[in-house]
Amino acid sequence: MGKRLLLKDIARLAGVSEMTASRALRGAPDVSEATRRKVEEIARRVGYVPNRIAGALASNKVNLVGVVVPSLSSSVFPEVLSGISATLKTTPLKPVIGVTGYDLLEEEEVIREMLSWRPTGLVVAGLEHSEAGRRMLAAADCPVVEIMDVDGDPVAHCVGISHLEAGRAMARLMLERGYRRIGFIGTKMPQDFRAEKRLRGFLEALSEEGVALYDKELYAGGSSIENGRLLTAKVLERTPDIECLYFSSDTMSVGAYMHCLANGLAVPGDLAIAGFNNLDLLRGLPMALATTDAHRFEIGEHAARIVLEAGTTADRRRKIRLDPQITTGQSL
Amino acid sequence: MGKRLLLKDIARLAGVSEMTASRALRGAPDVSEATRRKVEEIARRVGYVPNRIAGALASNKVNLVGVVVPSLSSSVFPEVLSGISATLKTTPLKPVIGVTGYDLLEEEEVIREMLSWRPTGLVVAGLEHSEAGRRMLAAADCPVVEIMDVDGDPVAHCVGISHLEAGRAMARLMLERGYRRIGFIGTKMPQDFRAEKRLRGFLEALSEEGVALYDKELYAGGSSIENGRLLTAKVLERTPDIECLYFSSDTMSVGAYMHCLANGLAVPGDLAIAGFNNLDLLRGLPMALATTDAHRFEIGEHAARIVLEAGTTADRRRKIRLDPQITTGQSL
DNA sequence: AAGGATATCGGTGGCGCTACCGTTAGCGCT
DNA sequence: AGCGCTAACGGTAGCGCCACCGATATCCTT
Repeated sequence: MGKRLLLKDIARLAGVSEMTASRALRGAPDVSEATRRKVEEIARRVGYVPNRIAGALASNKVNLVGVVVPSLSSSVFPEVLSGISATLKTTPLKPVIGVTGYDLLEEEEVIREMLSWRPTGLVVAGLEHSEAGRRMLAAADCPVVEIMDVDGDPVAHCVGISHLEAGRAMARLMLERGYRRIGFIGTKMPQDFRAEKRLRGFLEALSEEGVALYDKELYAGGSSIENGRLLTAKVLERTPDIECLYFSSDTMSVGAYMHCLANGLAVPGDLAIAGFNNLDLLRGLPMALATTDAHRFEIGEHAARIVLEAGTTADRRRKIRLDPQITTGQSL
Repeated sequence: MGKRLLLKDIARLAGVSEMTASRALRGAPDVSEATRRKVEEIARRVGYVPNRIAGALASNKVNLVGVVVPSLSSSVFPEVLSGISATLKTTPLKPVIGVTGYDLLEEEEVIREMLSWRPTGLVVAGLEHSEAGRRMLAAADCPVVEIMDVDGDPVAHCVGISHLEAGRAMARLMLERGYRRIGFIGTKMPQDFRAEKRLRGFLEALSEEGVALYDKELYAGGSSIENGRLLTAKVLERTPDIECLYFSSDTMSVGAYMHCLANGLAVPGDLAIAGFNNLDLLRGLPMALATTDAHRFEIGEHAARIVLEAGTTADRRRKIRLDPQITTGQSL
C-alpha cells in the first residue's frame, strides 16, 4: 500500500497546477476541455479518491443531508428514506442516516454527531426532543425539517400528519360502523410519541360519543406479528365479548388477523381489526385489513425539497400537514 | 444567528489556550480536572458543536464506519446493521449507511463517496462489484469487510454464508422428504447475486439426484407478500401438480402461504413451501414455514469486530464462514 | 542545593483542499 | 502599435482543529 494519493500528485502527473487539477475534477469553470479530460483520465487511471474532509473544510460546503430516524426495522422509515433519496437523486446532495432507537438521549447524540459534520440540511423524525437537542436544532446553521408529526411545537420546518386526527378518524369510523365494545393494543415504548397521540385522539373521539375504551393492552419492545397475535389472544381471553380492536401498527393488526385465522374467528364478524401505516405487508393477505396511510414516501419527498429550496426561497418556516388516509378494507 | 462558535471562542471564554480547550473537550490527558470541568461547562452553556471536519483533517482520524447495503426495505439489512451498531455501541465508532438499490454502478458511487470521507472501516454487502469498485476497495487504506456471502473471490475480509450451500441443503431436504415435482420462485433482479447462487446450488443438488426443476418463475422488482401470492397462483395454474416450491425470500413464501390459506389448499399436503432468511415475519403465522437462517445479526457483529480489531491484530485477511441453518417448520 | 520527575499548559506548523486574486497569452479593434 | 477583453492557468492564504514539541511550575531525591 503506497502513500495515499493527493491532489498534488494528480496535478504533477498531469503537468498542471494543483488549482487547475482541483477545478478540472470538480467541473469548475476556467479549465479547457483538453486539460479537464487529461486530468480526469489520470485521476481515474491511478484511482484517485479526493479527500472530502479537506475539501469541505476549505470550501465550507458539505453535500450531505442528515436524516435522523428512530428505527429501520419496520418499513416505515425506510420508505421515508426512499422519498428523500428519490428527491435528492438528481442533486449533489446525499442522505446520511442516523438511528436513535426511540431514545431521546441517543437522538441528542446523533443530532450532535450529525451537526458536527456541518451538513447542508438535517431531517429529524418527530417533534419531541431533549432540551439540548431542541437547542441544537434551533441553533443549527442549516435548514432543519421535523417530519412525521404536526401535533406539537416544531423547532423548524415541519412535514407530517396529525396523529391525533388519525386516531380520532379511526374512532369515528368504528363508531359509525356500529362498534361499541372497542379495544386498543399498542406500544408503551415511552418515546413513541406518535403512537401515543393516536391513542389520545382515539380516546377523545370515543368519549365524545360517550363510549369508553372497552379494553387496552400495552406492550414494550418492537411491534411484530407474533406480538400482535399473542396480545390479541390475551385480550380475547380477558374480554371475550370485545367487538373491535385498534392497533398502533399494521404489523400488530396482521398478528391479530393471524390469530383469527388460526382459531377460526371471522373478521370482522367475531372481531373487527384496524392497524396503522398502510404497510406493504397488508397487500396479499386473504383479506384487506383496515389501516391509515401516513404518506411516508411523500413526507420524505417534501422534507428533501424543503432542504433543497432552503437556499433559494425566503426562509420563513414551513409547516406542511398531510391528511391521514383511511383504507377501510374488509376488516371493519 | 450569530457567528458560528469556534474552539477559540470557548478557549477565550474559559480563559485557557485553544490547545487546552481542545484537550479538555476531547477528554485527552494533560488537563487538570478543574480546567476540564470549566471548559466543558462553558461549551455546554453556549451550545458549542465542534467542527469534526477540521478535527478529522488535523488528526487524520474519522470515527465512522461506512456500511454499504443494497436495500433497507426488507428487514434483512437492518438486522445486519443492528449487529454492527450493537458491536460499535461501546466504542467511539459510528456506522454510516449507504444504499445502492442493487445497482453496481450506484454501489461504485457510494463506495467512492464513503472512502472520500476517509472512514475507519468499510463494510460492503456482497462479493460482486464493478471493476472500479473492486480497485477502490483493494486500495482503500482502511479495513474493508465484504459481508453476506462467501462464494467468490473477496477483495478483503469476508463474513457470510455460502448461498450455494444454502440452496443445496434445501434441495437435499426437499428430496429427502420425498418431493420430486419441485419448483422455484425468485427474483431475477440481475444483481441479486446471492439469490442467484442459492438457485444454482439448489439446481445442482437436485440434478445430483437426477431431478430436474419442475417449474420456475422469476420476477423483477422487490419481494413482497403480494408478489409471492400472485406468482404462486400463476405457477399452480400452469403446473397444477407441482408439489413443492422454494422461494428466494420469506416474504415471497408467506405470500404463497397466503394463497393457500385463501384458497383452502393444505400446506404441505397440497403444496410444500420453503423460503429464505428466517425473517421475523414468519413468527406468529398460523403455521411455521420452512426457511434458512442466514445469521444476519451475527454477520454484522463479526464485521464490526473485524474493523475494531484491524488496528490491533495482525492484518492477515480473514474469512469467516457461517453455516446456513435450516428451520423445517411444518410446511415441508 | 542542584538535578530530575511529573503535571499542566501554550505556541507553531501543518492536515489537503479551495476561495480569491493575480498573471499570462491570444485575440480583435481602432 | 496600443488598448481592452477574455480564456486559461497559477500562487497565496487560509478553513478549524490537533500533533508535536517546548515551557513553566511544583515537588521529590540524594
